Amino acid sequence: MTKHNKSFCAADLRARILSQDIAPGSPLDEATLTAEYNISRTPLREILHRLAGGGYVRLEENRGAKVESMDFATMRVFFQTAPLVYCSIAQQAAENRTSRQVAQLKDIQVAFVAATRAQDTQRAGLMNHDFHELIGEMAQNPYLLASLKRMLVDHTRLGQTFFNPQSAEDEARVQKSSEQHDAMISAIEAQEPSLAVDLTLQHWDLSRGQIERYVRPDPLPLDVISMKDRRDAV
Amino acid sequence: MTKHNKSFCAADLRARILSQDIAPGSPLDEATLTAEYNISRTPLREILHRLAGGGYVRLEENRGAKVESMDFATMRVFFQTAPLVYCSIAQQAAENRTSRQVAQLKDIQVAFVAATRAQDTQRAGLMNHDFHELIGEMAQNPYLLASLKRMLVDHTRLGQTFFNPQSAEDEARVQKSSEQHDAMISAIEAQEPSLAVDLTLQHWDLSRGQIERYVRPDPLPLDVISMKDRRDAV
DNA sequence: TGTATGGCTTTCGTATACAAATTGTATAGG
DNA sequence: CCTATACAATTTGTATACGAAAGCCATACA
Repeated sequence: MTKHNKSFCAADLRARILSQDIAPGSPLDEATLTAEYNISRTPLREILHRLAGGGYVRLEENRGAKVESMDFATMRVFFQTAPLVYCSIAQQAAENRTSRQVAQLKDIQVAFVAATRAQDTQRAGLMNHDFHELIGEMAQNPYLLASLKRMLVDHTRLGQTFFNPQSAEDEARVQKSSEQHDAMISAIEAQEPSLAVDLTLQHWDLSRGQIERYVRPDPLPLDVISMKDRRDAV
Repeated sequence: MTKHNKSFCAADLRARILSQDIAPGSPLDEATLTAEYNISRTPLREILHRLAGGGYVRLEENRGAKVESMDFATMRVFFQTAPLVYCSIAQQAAENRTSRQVAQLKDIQVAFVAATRAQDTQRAGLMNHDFHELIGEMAQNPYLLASLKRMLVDHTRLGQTFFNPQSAEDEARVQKSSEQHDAMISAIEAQEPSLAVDLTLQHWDLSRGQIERYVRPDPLPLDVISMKDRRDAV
C-alpha cells in the first residue's frame, strides 16, 4: 500500500458506509483514518468533502465528519419518492443506454450473482448498488441521476439485510431479485421503456417488502416475558 | 479582507458561475484564484470540491477545475426533466413548508423585486435562484432537492438574459414572472399543493419561452449580407 | 449541591514546502 | 519538412507544521 492509497481509501470508506460497517451517525475522526489508510490529512479531507457531496457524510464546521444518518421523516420521504425516481430513470435508461453500458451491466450482474452464491452479503449489497447506479448513468440524465444516487445511498444501507437470507423465503426473494435484474437487463437492451418501468416497479415492491420486514420485524414471543407476569412483578 | 475570505470566495465563485461572469468551460486556475481572493490553496481546493459536488464545476485528475459546460444533449434533457422535478418539489413544498421558510421566501422575493427595479441583472438572477432553491428546501425531500439544485445551476445560467429586458415585452415578462412568484408564495403559505403545481407550470412555461428565444434568436437581417451577393462573391 | 468560569486537551482549519504529473517546446533524426 | 523524443516549465497532489476553535474537566463560589 504505497500509491493508490487515496482512491482505495475513498472506495473503502464508501463501501463501509454503504454496508453499515460504519454505522449511520458515527463520527469519522481524521487522525484515526489517516493512520488507518496511511494518507495525510489533506487528501483525506478531500475524500470526506466528496463523500459529503454524495450524501454519504455530513460535515459540520469545526466539528468533523459524521456518517449521514436517517431519521423517520427521511424514511417516509424515501418511500414516497423512490417509485418516481426509479421509474423515470428506468424509462430513460431503456431509451438512451449505450451497448457498452449494457455490457458493463451484465458484468456487474455476474459479480452480483457470484456474491449472493458465495453468501458475501456486503459485496452483494455493493454490486446491487452499482447495478442500479449504472442504470442511472444509462439514463443520460445528470439531474435525475443526482436524486437516484442519493436514494441509493439510503436504499443500500436500509436493504443491507436483504442479501443475508435467514430463511427459505428470504433465499427465494434474493433469487427473485436476481431474476428481476436479468429481466431488466433484457428490457433495457431491447430498448423497451414501458417494460423496463414495469419491471422496476416489481423490483421496488420486492425490495420495499424486505425493508418493511426489517424495520418492523416479528415481535418477541410473548410467552418468554408475558405481559401479565411483568404487571405482577411491579 | 482578513478572515471570512473563504466563505466570500465560495459565494463569489458560485455567483460568478451562475451569472456566467465565468463562462461555462472556463478553466479555474488555482494560482490565479488564490491570488485573487487571498486565501491559500488548501481551502480553495475544498471550495472547488464543494462546487464540483453541486454541479457547478468539473474536476479532472491532474488537470484542474473547469466550470461545468452545457452541451445540446444536456439541454434537451433539461427541458424534458424540469416540469417533473419542479412540480414535484412545488407540491411537497406546499405540503411541508414551515412558516419560518415562508417568511424567508418573502424576504427573498422583496430582494428579487428590488434587483429587477434597479436593473441589477446579475443580482436578480441570483435572487431568483435562491427563491427556487428555498422552495426546494421547503419540500423537505433531500432526494429531489439534489435534482432541483442541479437543474437550477443550469437554469440560472441559461436564463441569465431574462432579467436584462431589451424591449417592452421583455419587461412585461419580468413583471409577470414576479407576479407569479407572489402567487406561488400565497399558494405555498396556504398549503394548496395543486394550485402550487399549476402556478409552477405557468412559471416554467414563461421561463422556457424566454430560454427558447435566447437559444434561437431572430436571424440577422438578410439585406445586410444578402445570400445572393455572397454566392456571387465566391 | 448546583452552577459558572477558568485553563487544558483534543480536534479542526490554514499555510507553506516539497513531490509528482502533465504540457509545451526545442532539437535531432528520418 | 514532418515527426518523435527528451527536457524544461507550469500546474496539480501530498505531507507536515502551526494556529484557532470547540469540548472537557476541575475548581471555586453561590
